[in-house]
Amino acid sequence: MATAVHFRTDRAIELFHALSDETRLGIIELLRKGERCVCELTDTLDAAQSRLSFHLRVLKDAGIVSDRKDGRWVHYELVSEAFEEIETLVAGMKPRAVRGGKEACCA
Amino acid sequence: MATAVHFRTDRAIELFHALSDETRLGIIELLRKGERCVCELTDTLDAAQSRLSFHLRVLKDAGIVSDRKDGRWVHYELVSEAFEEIETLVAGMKPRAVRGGKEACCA
DNA sequence: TCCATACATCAACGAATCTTGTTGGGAGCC
DNA sequence: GGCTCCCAACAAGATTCGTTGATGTATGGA
Repeated sequence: MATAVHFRTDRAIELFHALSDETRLGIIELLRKGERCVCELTDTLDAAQSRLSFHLRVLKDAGIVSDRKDGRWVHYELVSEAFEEIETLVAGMKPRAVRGGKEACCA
Repeated sequence: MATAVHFRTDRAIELFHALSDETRLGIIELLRKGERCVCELTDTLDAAQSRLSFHLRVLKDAGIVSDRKDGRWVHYELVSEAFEEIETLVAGMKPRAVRGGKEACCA
């Protein structure tokens, strides 16, 4: 039904938007090696702390990363379920094998 | 090497950005049923023609759709290779199974 | 030839996004 | 308590994005 489709659309937009930024892809690439704190991300990516904080929030809101507080440090980590969700979304967008969907107009 | 990584990053940004819009996802959803002309997309999506043209160009530039001219009509179609590319990209972003990537800082 | 259709492109505007600098809160150390 | 460090959140400016309306370019029919 339409609502279900729209829910998935909103979710897809959120996820794909979160992935469509160089800084955020850099964060993900770093986190693939395991949990990291913000200070190491700023060092490695050579980005201002407030900038990193902004992008980490986008990723967190999308459910792509999770954070864990430890003393005065905050560690971020990838959420593998999110990537499975993305893969499912992409798989559902692929063209159907069916050839020759009828020319419904302009014929 | 670094250049290869950056090439992939730019490409990933282009693809994910193309997918992070409601109108464009609507176009993709429609094209899953097969080739369609612009006029049918405008009717079905209830969008202005110039708006559709704009979004179709984004999708085409990203290599997600291809166009075919036929008289005065232009038919658009999904490019399945693009979706395979996206799946490969996402697969390469997933967290590695390796647990305990060493705490490089803040320990 | 003239006109209508199908689509692309352009310019301009508003809205959303990203960056930078600053402020503030919580946690540890003295 | 006072100080420093790590980080989130806010405000303001710059940039990018999407929409709209107008114009341009083929194509085909009368």
